[in-house]
Amino acid sequence: MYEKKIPKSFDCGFSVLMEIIGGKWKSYLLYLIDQGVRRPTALQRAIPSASRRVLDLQLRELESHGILQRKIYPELPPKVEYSLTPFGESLLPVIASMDRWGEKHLAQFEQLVKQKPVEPQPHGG
Amino acid sequence: MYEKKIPKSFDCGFSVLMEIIGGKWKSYLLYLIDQGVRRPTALQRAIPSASRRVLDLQLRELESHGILQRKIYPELPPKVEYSLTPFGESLLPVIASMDRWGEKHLAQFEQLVKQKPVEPQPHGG
DNA sequence: TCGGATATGGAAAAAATTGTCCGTATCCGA
DNA sequence: TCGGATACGGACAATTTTTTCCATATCCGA
Repeated sequence: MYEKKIPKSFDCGFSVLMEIIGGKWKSYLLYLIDQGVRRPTALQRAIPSASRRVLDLQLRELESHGILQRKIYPELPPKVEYSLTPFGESLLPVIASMDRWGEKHLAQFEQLVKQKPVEPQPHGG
Repeated sequence: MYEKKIPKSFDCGFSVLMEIIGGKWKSYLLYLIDQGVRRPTALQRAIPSASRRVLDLQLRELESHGILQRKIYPELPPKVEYSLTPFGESLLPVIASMDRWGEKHLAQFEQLVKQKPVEPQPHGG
């Protein structure tokens, strides 16, 4: 893994949450796992635009953060299933509320982004 | 500014929210502005560990996303004040709920992170 | 033996974000 | 004129995140 040069400090709750779900695909992974898509390959097929590597890395991070549990079945070919821990499940309402806000304001946001970004104000008349 | 090579798509509400508050200091800036710290220099003094440059950039992004309003006073030396738009204010409850979750689970998270990350499972009989 | 399924890792490139350093401009006071 | 306050921008470096590419291992079936 990549080793950070600047240590992280979690001085507020927000930074803790962002450390946990900040990765590009993490919230989507949690959503899919909650929907029953549990195996790495299935998750990769469900998110084809993400690289296999990052999905693995982010799943492992979620595991190391106590959000997911990883269960290995001693079969061949190997079988692995991820599931949400109770800690992970406590996260779902927060993610849902984030998602709801975004859904609700999506149209407004897209409109704003489409516009010319800045209309200059008169400056020091 | 840096020009993105891969265009972003906002396929879910979550990604919209993350586009808006994903920057390293954005939520903190919103918090401080809501608390009445409105001027760029004051915000920089309030977040000494962030560089002046990034704070400016993120304030401008928040403005271009319709979250903040920037008001220029035609004085010298120049005076600028940021304030939350109604759109920005609608964001506060979401950020607060994110922060609450983090506060609530901070201790548990720190414990998990302190531990050795992985205890290997037996693998294939 | 070869290619498919499974799961995963290392190394390095690419992309994105954040930080550093220097420069602009204006007025005030020493 | 010089340094301070204000606010801001460009160019580039440093850091972090994500992607790409190549590799391992095992069993099954052709």
